[in-house]
Amino acid sequence: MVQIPDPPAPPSSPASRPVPTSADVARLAGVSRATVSYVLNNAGAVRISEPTRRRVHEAARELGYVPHAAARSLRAGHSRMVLMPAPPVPAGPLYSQFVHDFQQALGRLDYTVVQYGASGLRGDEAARAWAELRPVAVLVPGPGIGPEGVAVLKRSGARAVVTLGCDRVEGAHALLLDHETVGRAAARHLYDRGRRRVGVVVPRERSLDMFSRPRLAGARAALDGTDATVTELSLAYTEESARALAARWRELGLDAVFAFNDEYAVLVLSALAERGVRVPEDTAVIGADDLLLGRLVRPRLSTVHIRLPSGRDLAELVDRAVRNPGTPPESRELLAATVVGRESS
Amino acid sequence: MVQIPDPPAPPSSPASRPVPTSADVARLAGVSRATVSYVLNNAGAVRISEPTRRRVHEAARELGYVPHAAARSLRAGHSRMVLMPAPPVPAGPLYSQFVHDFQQALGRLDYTVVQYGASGLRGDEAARAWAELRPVAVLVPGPGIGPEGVAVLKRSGARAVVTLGCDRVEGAHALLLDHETVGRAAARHLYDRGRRRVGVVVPRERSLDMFSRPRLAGARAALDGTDATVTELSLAYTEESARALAARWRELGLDAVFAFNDEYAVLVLSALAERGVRVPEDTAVIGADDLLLGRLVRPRLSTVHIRLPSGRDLAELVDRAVRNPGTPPESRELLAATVVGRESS
DNA sequence: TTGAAAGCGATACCAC
DNA sequence: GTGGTATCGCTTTCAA
Repeated sequence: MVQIPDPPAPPSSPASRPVPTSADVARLAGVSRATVSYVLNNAGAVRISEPTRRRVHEAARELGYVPHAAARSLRAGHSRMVLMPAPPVPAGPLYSQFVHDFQQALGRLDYTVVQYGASGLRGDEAARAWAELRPVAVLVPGPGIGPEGVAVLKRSGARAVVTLGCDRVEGAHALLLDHETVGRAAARHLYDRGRRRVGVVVPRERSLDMFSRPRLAGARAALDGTDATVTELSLAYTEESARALAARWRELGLDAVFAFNDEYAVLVLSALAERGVRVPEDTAVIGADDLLLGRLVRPRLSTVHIRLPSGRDLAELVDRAVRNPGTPPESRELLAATVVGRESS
Repeated sequence: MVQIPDPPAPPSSPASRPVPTSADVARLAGVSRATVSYVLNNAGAVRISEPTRRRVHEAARELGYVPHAAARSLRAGHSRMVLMPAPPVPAGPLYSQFVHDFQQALGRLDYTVVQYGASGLRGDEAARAWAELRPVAVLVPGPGIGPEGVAVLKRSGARAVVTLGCDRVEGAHALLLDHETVGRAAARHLYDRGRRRVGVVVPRERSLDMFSRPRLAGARAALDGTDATVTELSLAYTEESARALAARWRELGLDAVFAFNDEYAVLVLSALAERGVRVPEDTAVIGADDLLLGRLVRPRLSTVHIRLPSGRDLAELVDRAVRNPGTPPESRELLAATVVGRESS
């Protein structure tokens, strides 16, 4: 091997040695790159003598060699990466828990879950950005993708695309979170308890629209054609906003409120209590998501319980789809939305 | 276009065409791969005739061509990926918000944040797994890495390693979350209000030990050498567990409790109220993290406010470190822990 | 048991 | 303007 004088080093990297490659390991161990690969990957098909193995391992350790995942999967032609685009809004407790479970479960199946924070792009642009990573499967939260996006992903090798949102997308497996059902269940519950002037809290945070709009629509739908009215109430997740809302409570003349979720509901509850509005006597309150929080406040909060998929179930669905890419996409209804009536309604 | 009879398809991929590459685009457009690359990357140095450009773009669109990120960064020798190993525990509200901000901010600086769910590995194994991805920077939450891990990452090209946790790690930038300070602040506050028999709630969830232990230790340290006592109270995040704790409250004989964080504090508050223990008269309660939640319950919850780094600040730190890898690691104290006294203490 | 070499996909230098 | 082609790091077939 001839020593070629280095070109004048670029000033950007002052003294940093280049990252060691398998060739470096081979050189140091006095073997070929092929042997290095065999040893480090415990290739069963090939027998390598014990002394050689040791020399290779030692050389690798000494250089701090770490294989290059991109090169590896480029050569292999596939990876076991499951991509999850990060949602455009900070994760809530339900979602955090779900992602965590999902990661654990897929990890046990030997996949690697990657949450990819490529915000700023949207629609097909985003799908292309995800496809560049050549994931074996993609789990898309919310309405972040359309049929063309799914097609792009599949054409670039994704063996399963799963959407976790309100509506079915052509070509993708769907976990349907039917938020309208949540709104409908809440509204019907309030109606059954004799309430007729129902407020629906809609978060001012626009990033929650994808959840809040369907919930509002569901409530509207449930009460349409009855003698009850629905009033949309815009609310930011701050005490000031809640106080402002409570201040005009009497003039609103509502006898019930469905508050998007338990966190907003507790916020409302607190502001109403401050103004002396009695719950549930003057106004019934119901939230959604059945967070522990709702059981801790007084009066205990009525809520709509949502049964999310267990991370394990979903991991198995993904695994099945990956092993068997021919099968037509499944759709699963995931919102068995059931009302949990407690003290506040 | 000639129809070539497929070779006996491997049963794994029934009808799926291979993923299109730039070579396919070149073939279809009747140009070379080099030209394709120039056109699609808008290479400024080279002029390509307008008709050629169009042909290339059209071919790419028709094939649904998406460049292969791994191949690209293999060739380029670097990427702009910032790796964040996912924490071993479902993210709390504070952390979710922080990650979200951090992602947005780094996105604006043209980095890509990737949360990597490689649970199961630990210590140097984990560091090696991260290094395989050749990230340009790594942000490690918690005590997930040691000095050797940092060295491994740097040797494989990471230009910045930042730890977000309790203690400084050799070679890495550190954002120090000194949880002992939180415990100390809480305990001192209770002491100043005349409390002498202090309980400290420690979550039974072992994955929170990395936060809860230092908080407990801080409380112990603050009251050490005074006439006050500290009692460790194990508590799971469930109503039953809280009720069980409340049931033996009298016999515990405590006059104050520091409850790890606001969520646990509210849980305790609720259970105590149920047993008729008056707060703050019989027992003072203080939480931590200053979640909105604490302002919504009655009595309003005293808490320890923690000032986390803004995502933007941290993004800038990372960017600076990446552009200028020579500079010695900075350490920043991030816990300006200040007590917010409200009604519960 | 080990080595030489082909190639995975994209890019950039150097000719034409 | 455009086309060859070497190269990034790794795996794997084939030959020795």
